[in-house]
Amino acid sequence: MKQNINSTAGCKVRITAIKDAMEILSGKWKFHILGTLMEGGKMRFMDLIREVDGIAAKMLSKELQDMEMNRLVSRTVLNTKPVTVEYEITEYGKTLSPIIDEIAKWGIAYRNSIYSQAE
Amino acid sequence: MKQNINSTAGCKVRITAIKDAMEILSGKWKFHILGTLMEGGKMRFMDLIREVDGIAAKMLSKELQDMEMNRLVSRTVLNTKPVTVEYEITEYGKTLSPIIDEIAKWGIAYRNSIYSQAE
DNA sequence: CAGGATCCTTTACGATACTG
DNA sequence: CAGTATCGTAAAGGATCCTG
Repeated sequence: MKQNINSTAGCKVRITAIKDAMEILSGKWKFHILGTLMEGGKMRFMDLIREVDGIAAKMLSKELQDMEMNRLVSRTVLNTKPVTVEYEITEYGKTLSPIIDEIAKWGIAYRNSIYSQAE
Repeated sequence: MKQNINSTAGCKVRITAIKDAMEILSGKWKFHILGTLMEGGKMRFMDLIREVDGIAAKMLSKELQDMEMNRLVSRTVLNTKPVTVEYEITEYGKTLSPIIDEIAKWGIAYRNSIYSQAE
């Protein structure tokens, strides 16, 4: 295996880390769902459908599975009448909040910069 | 226009901000290119092709145009022999570094968490 | 060198219908 | 309720060739 890690050492680690993170966080809905779960606490599937606005069941299901695999959210099945499933963000998932905060901050500033320079 | 901003006031702003930001930063290469430009300073098209690893010319071209439109990178054409084009991250583009830093940090921690819990 | 044009594959996403 | 299955569209991404 050729691993020319000579030229840009620490840089490669960074780039790889960014790739890793973005792979986990990519997609149209991840941040949206995470943000909702961070505020809503335990939520059921239908709650999320309602809160996340335009998402379809298929997408929500898939994204939740992704994030469950990555231990960002937890899934709990209660054996009630027609079964109840609760989703909740994990402690680990909460470590994403600095990222989300920064993105939100930047997004807000972006809006402002657009309006302030609208000629 | 119906603007039911009553229930979840500041939340909606946040979600919208995140949407805005992610729309601009989505795609497989944006962060990668930005990260490279932040370290490399002025770079030519070919430099980027080499540094950004697996990217194809078409993708690089498209992503750079996107980011130029959003004023994240600048494009300068020097009238040399076969033309030279220099790309550089703008001051505005540099405001993304907190995001990128957080993502990189998280990505690194993610790797560590995987190895430390590999049973 | 810096890219546009073209063609093609793959993935993401979405609407609808159906099941335990 | 909490999904899965199926189908179809659109966008993303990639390989190759071509041009000023």
